Amino acid sequence: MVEFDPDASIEHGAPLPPYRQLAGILAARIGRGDWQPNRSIPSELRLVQEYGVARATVRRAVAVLVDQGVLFVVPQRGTFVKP
Amino acid sequence: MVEFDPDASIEHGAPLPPYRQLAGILAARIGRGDWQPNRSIPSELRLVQEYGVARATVRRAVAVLVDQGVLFVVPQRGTFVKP
DNA sequence: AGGAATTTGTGCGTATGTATA
DNA sequence: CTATACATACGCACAAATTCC
Repeated sequence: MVEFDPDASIEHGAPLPPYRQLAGILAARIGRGDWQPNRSIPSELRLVQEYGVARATVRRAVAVLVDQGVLFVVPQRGTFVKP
Repeated sequence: MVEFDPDASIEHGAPLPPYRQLAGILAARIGRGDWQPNRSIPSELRLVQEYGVARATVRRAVAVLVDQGVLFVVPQRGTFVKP
């Protein structure tokens, strides 16, 4: 397990690819309480703007957290923090 | 011309590279009628999953068939079987 | 009622870096 | 050195459903 700084930014060229960095950062922010259970995290577009990555990268990071049971997605509504 | 089994899977390390195997398999499936003229074949991502190869490999195989006049691509819409 | 905005789903186009035969 | 393959990333466009005004 790698510790992530919830305030970190994405570093291109780092050993860990951006999508994994973002997944770690988002997980850290959830752990810190930035977004409460059953509440939505920012939209993909917002995360694209905030972290300066492509939408595909955001979606990949989200997919990782969905796979880990941290988030769940509701089409056309948003991505939420699992209770 | 080499005959291909439409139900074959990709074999790494075979004399023919994966992208050529896939091109042959897809051509065989088209010939068998899996996909009708003017209908789209599965997306690149689906083929990636189905055949266990990289997207670049799928794109190469498709490029071969486009070059042969078997398929045509409509940007942002899909890849279709030529009438 | 209705149309614009929002948000996720899905396609292809393209480029870069790494690894291997 | 070249061809092949894979992983990753960014961009752009359109669809479908929901939400907002």
